[in-house]
Amino acid sequence: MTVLSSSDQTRVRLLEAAREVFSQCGFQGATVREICRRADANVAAVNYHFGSKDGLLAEALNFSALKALQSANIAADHCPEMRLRLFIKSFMLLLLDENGASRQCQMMAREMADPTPALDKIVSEAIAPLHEFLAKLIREIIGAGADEAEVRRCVYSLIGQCVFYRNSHPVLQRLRPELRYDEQEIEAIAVHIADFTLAALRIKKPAGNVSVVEQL
Amino acid sequence: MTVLSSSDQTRVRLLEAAREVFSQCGFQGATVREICRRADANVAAVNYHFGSKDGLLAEALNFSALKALQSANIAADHCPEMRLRLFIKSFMLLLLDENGASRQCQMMAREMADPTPALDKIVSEAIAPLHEFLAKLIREIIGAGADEAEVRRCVYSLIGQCVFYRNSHPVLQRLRPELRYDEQEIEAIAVHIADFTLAALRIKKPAGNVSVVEQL
DNA sequence: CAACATATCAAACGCTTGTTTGAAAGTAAA
DNA sequence: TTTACTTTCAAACAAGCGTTTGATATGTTG
Repeated sequence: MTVLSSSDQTRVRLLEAAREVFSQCGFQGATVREICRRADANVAAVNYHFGSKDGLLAEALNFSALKALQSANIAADHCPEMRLRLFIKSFMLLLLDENGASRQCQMMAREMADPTPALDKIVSEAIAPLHEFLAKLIREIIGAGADEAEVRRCVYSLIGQCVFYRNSHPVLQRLRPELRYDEQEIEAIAVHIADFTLAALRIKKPAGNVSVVEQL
Repeated sequence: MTVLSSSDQTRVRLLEAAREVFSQCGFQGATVREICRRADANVAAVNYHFGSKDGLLAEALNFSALKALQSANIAADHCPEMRLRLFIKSFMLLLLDENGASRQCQMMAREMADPTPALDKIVSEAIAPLHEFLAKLIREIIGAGADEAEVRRCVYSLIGQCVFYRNSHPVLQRLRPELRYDEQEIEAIAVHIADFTLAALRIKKPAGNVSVVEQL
């Protein structure tokens, strides 16, 4: 068992607080003072431990949850359609879980709209692999002969549907104040996106015909 | 012919510059000084003419283009499916046109991610009507008996696909540096989203069966 | 213990932000 | 021209930002 030194304790508290504030307010909106307040640390602590606000963001970013999701999905012994369903379900849980054990995806979703100094790292280390993973999965569904641009746009259609619920949360909250992202709601959303996407992908298959079995 | 007084000239220059900067940088990122610089006006001009930065945003917002799009669509003498195609095409033009005669939609797209004091107005005057318009159109396509929650999620799927290209532009630019939103690209995107969405909607029809004719 | 490196802290720094001020310039009617 | 009102402007203001500083604790090592 490794023991945390006093400085390490402050570090992890800062990182945790940073993920909280960054995911809620975005990089611009978040202030070093607010992060330090939640971490019960002095204002100077951020620059002492991470050099700068940028450095804190870079270290706060962590794509392990997203990568684990993909690894588990590849390892799963299911047909491509079912693997797409599983991906969407777990991806939406990462994006919408309000208890937020994993705020990393929410931070990423924020970065997408407002570029920050860390966007390059996010794109190359997390988003690009994610897109490739989905492109491969979609290609398994619609057939290997599919046009590259078409596959890419299908990936965009899928991701667009998913991140919409996170990016437009302030809007949706105003449209339907009773909205809560509990487990049932997230499940229902995931099922809808999966049904919607699979139906759209089905007619992209080269043959273009739909078996009755697949529709059930 | 109405003549603009000197003060009116400054007003319109400020509004134009504000739409430019707000749509590019967001409300938080935009600075009064930058807006005034582009409008060739003094820093104090914003507060003199609009009271505050918030007031400038409120007056800069203008939903006429979005409303005109919906009116024209309702008036068009086409089947629901074709009207959906037309909507997507013109909506994507509003969202992606880089020459940006109409930056209003781009401003709205920005507000969705980062709530500002003006979001309530945007939601009630522009977004809510847009969602209702789309819900009605989708109901015409999949049949009146459709579940309300299901229709709503279809609307989200459609809008999510559309705004993705705008909200994630910084990311897509890094993934594919050669990307340009010229007229051909926008047309191709619109066709994809329409095909994708109509295919997904088709299996939501009560009967659940797909005629061969519709697939062509 | 003494000596050293590490970590914390209150305070301040330099800068940018939105906003205000009071004087100057412009405009229009009497 | 005089008067009254509107619009512009340079300058400053107060507040918030990320960051730095130098002193003070804290912990570790010889």
